Amino acid sequence: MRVLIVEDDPLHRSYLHEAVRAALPECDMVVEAESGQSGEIEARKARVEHVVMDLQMSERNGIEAARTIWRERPDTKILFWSNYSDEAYVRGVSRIVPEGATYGYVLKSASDERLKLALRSVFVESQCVIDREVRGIQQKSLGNAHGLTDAEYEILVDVALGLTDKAIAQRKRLSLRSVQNRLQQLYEKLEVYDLPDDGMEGWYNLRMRAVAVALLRKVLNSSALERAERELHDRSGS
Amino acid sequence: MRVLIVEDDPLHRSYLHEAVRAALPECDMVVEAESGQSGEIEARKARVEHVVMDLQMSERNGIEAARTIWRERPDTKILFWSNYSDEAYVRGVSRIVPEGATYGYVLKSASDERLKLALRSVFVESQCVIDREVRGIQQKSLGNAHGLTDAEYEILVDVALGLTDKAIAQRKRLSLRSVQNRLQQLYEKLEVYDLPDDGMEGWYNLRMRAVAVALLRKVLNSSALERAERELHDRSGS
DNA sequence: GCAAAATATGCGGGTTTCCGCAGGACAAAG
DNA sequence: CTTTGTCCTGCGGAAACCCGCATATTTTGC
Repeated sequence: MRVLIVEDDPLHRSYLHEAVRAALPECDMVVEAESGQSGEIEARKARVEHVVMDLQMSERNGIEAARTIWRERPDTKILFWSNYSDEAYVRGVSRIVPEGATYGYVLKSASDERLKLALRSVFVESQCVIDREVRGIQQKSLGNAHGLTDAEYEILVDVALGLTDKAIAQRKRLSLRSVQNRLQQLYEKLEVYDLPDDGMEGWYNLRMRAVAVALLRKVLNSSALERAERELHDRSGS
Repeated sequence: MRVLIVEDDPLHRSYLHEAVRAALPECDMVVEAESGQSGEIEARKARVEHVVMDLQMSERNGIEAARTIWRERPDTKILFWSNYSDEAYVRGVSRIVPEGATYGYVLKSASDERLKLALRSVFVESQCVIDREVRGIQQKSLGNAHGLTDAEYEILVDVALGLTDKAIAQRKRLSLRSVQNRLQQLYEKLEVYDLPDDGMEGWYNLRMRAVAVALLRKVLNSSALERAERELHDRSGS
């Protein structure tokens, strides 16, 4: 078995190396990469089918790397190992996981034991392992108490990029009014409507406030924004 | 000499502990805290005057912790040890450092050597040590090529929180038009004006786009936003 | 297959942004 | 004292946003 570790922090990388060695005695080769970029290259070169991947690396982040790896070999087993459980990351991951692929999502705050268990489960047993806390986020984001639909999320991202209603309508092949409808749903779900106290009305620019709330609640994060920005420029050129 | 380490990642924490022991043989006591919250308490309890502080911790971030520590003992020497050199962090730090205080700013990507040198310089020699890269950000943000004035930055934050022009005017004791003036300056400095190609005009909602650009350029980040949000709620209650 | 619910579109208007133009306040330089 | 530069302010209008109301179109559930 060959395992690829993609992680930019040297400390965490060597810790992972250790953990892989300890949890997977049948593993006869461990490759390390320190960025998403080089991770993709190493994966291609060494033909690994087991990857431990950090999200949020400075160069090219884990989600993008995972997507290209999966595009080339959809049967690759990937264990995501991340600091946070931002809804933006969780959503980003589940957006790219191919049909039937096996993967895992473990937080860095988890114990050694949990990490090793996850390594064995995902790589040997081909079983999906999602950290309890991450699972919670997933549930909440789907079971729509405050959870956003995919459609709503898309609009949110476009708004956050700074596009006008008209531009969004054009990009998404919708009428202007439909876009504004979706926006209103967003405003409700994000509870953007003013402060409860006082006669503070009209204090918020709803469009901007919605994005601010999404950022504060980690529904959006800057890495998701960066991805969207790149995508926007690519598409506008094509 | 007593040293307090405030860092939420266990791996980094023990690495720091090691580095402190190695670099400062005269240090006879090392205290660890795993959040800004507990960092403040430990600092008070152990009366340390030397702190190594991580920025961006989940609970209460390093900047806030540093501020309260400095408020109680302005002669405390603090070495900030951070992953990134976002302008938002740099600005946040220089905003809170008291007159004449000694501090340092080292990136986690720096070598062992650099870290140890910084520890000795700041804690023993009482000399400020700012990482080269961070220094660069500082320069750029002050020497205003694209750098924002403090006034502009304030407006930017308020806009990013989702306040309307009117609300900002009231908060800042300015007329509506003045706020809009400052906004226009922002738009220019952030180069928000549309894509160069095509007849793409009116594609951007300037107000939103400005914030998006600021986020992408790390002039703003979510931690700065959180701080501002808390502040907003505090002030509105008083 | 049909009713109900969700989603998409058009219209119209009130409000907010965005910004050019023009004038005042105040400080620094000539 | 005048000039120049910077900052604040008011006015007015075009464009964009927010959103209630009414009408298709599609999806869903039974």
